[in-house]
Order: sequence, then structure tokens, then C-alpha cells
Amino acid sequence: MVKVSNISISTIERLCKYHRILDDMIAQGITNAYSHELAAMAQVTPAQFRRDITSFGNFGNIAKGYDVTKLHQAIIDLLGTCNSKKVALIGLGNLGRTLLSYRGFAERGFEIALAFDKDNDKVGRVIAGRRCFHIDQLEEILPQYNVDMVILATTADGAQNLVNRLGKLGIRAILNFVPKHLVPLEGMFIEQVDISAKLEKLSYLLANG
Amino acid sequence: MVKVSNISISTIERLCKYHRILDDMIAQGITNAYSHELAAMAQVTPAQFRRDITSFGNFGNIAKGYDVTKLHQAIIDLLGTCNSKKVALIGLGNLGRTLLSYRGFAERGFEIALAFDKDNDKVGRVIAGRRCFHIDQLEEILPQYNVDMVILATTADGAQNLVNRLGKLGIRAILNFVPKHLVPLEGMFIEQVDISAKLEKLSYLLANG
DNA sequence: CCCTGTGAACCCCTTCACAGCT
DNA sequence: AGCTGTGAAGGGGTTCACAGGG
Repeated sequence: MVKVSNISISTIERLCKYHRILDDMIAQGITNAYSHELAAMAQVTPAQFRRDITSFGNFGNIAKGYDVTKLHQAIIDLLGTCNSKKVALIGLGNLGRTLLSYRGFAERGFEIALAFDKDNDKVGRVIAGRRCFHIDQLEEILPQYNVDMVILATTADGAQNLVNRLGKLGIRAILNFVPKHLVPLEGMFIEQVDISAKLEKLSYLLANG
Repeated sequence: MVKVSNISISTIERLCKYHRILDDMIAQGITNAYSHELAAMAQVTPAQFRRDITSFGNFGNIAKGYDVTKLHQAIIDLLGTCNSKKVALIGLGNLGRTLLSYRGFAERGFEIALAFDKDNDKVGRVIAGRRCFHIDQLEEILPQYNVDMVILATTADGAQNLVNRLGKLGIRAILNFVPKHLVPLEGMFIEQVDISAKLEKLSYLLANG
């Protein structure tokens, strides 16, 4: 059902958006929807929506539009989150602890399995159900857990060094909350969450949009 | 010095990245840099870097490359963050309070000036230096502050309604942490911070990158 | 009639390559 | 020699518009 082909990053990012919208529709008991309805909710053109969807399969029905449940499942399969993915968290400051208590991960198939910090006060404790280790133990402990990705929520100094250490441990995906541009090793992917950058973009749009 | 022209959104997003890199260089006392050096740090091609920069002015010197300080200031001017921008925060859960104590905003010219919540226990208090009002008072209080943007950190239910109310109050820019796709009114800009979407993207890249 | 799926056109961003300059 | 700035070419994502079908 799910075609394998080259899907552009732009399309993948929109699929995440569609994912949320389909969640809502399922919660409302809606079983079918036309591309123009879904597109309006996602703020894209109907043609773009159809193009995005057909890039990995055919889920439309000419009479009834798209099968909401099937499409929802297909997107989950494509994004590879059908099986729960284990994540490690590094940094247990305000942000790190907020992330630990965030329920949104679980409902999307992500599980923070363990945490690291450099502060000895936090090491050895169990915070929000997760064991916390010292960052010096990274090389020793991390391989024992079957972790796919790492969330970085430390301070800026030493963050690049952590990326390098994680790369050597075989970690290929990092979600970076550190407000600093980090350079991935060969084969790694780093997604930056830069709140200030978003505000700057909004600032520009306010002045020039 | 700063050209006025149509700059693409892609370029604006990269400018935010360059902004961080130039911060670092200034901190290190570096005064000049060539496009290939800056491009390597930002993980873009030298040609793209030069194209981005020349879209709003000429800051390069053939002998010494780019003047780091001038370029830094020009980006700040262009993004419109040269003057501090006031921001309101709605929602004082874990995430909201984390944002209140985040120091990164101030150093980028953003100031959370006040906060709103629906919980009466928080209303009337001063949290991390900001007064907290009840969300029912939004229409009464918000216009008294000269706010440019609003950060939404509430629960999903009622978030779209808040967007509509903010739009009527003349707010045109929203940074949305609510894990739900929200539709802007005419003329509004909404930037979504969707952590799960980033993890889904990484998940896809791990499987197909 | 109105839908999906899609070839083809279009458009815009990226990259190339070089003129001009030091 | 090496750099910036830029016209021109290239490539990829978006939009158009229609064939096919209920």
C-alpha cells in the first residue's frame, strides 16, 4: 500500500501536519474527507495535498474522498513511528524537566527512556519515571538502551562535543534545543528547535509580510 | 545600507542561523570572515551564503571577506529585532513557566511583558517578574500593553478560539506551542513549534535518509 | 457534476561560473 | 591568486488543467 519512492522533505513536513489534522478527524468520528476539506484545514492547496498523498500511495475514493483511517495509518507507517521509538534526553534543567513531563511524545510513539545530566544532584535519581545518569557515563550506559534518537537540552558550551560523542556511539538523529548551530557528523541528522529564530521570522513577517 | 526587496522565507530562515553564528564569532573577537568559512559553519554552500547576503545589501570586502559586525547588525535590522519587541504569553503550565524563565529571549530582543492563564490560582500573582492575568481579561488588559506577538502555550481545546480573539485585538503574529494545527485569520502569521513533528521527521530520515 | 490522480507547465530557489576587483 | 557579487543555467517543488470515473 505504501509506495517506496523519493519523497521530498517539504512533503514530509506537511505529512506531519496532516497527521495532526487526521487525529482530530478521527476523534470527531469523521471517516471520509475530500482533498479540498483537508487542504483547507492544513492551509495548503487541494492540488498540493493530493500530490503529497499520491507520492506514497493511493488512498482516495472518487465518490467519498479520502479514507481518514487508512490515510492516517499510512502516514504513521511512512514516518516510521508505527513502532514506538526510544529516545534519550540530555540536560535536566527547566526545559529538560518540562520535556520529561510532556505527554505529547507518548501519543506520537516516542518514549524518553532515560536521561543524562552533568549535575551530581540529579544523577542516580528517578525523575518523572526515568533514571538519570551522569553524562560521563554516556558511553557506558547509552548502548545498553536501544535508543534511536537523542534530545539535547543542555547549555551551549560543550553541545558540539556531545554531538560528536553521540555520533561515535552510532546515534544518527538529534533533536537540538540548544540555541546554537551544531554540525552533524557524516550520516547524522540534527533538527534544530530554535524558538528565537521563529520569533525573528515572525518579526520580519510583521514588518514585511 | 539595507536594501528593500523581496527576500524569500527560505533566506530569512537561514539569516536567523547566520545570526547565531555571527554572535559566536563576535564573542570570539573575529572581525572578518570569508563566505566559505561562514557557509561551512552554517552548513550551506558559499554561493548560497553570498546570494542570501546580497539580497539585502553589500557587506563583503574582496580582500578581507565579510565584516562580521556590520553583517550582524544588518541582519538584526532586517529582521526587525533592533528594537526590543514585547510579547505576551498565554498558558502557565510547565511549558509556559519554562518559557518565562528562558533567558534566550532577552538576548535576541524579545521580552515577555505579561502572561495570561485560566487558572485562578495563578492570576494576580507575579511569576518570574511578570504579572499574570486571567484569560477572561484578555480583551481588557492586552491592549494596555504594547505587544507585538503572542506565545500560545495552552492546552489544545480552545486554542483556535484564542487565535480568533487575538486576531480581533489586532495581534498579527503568534508563536504556537499547542500541538494542533491552528488557522490564522486574514493577515495573521502563526509559527508552529511542533516537537513531535520534528521527531517524526527524524524518524523518517533515519529510515529513508 | 464533482471527485481523484497526474502529465505538463510554471515558478522560484539553488548552483554554476565568471567578470570585476584587490 | 583569491575573493565578492551576479547573470544565467539548472533543478525541484508547486500549480494548472484535464483525463478518467462514479
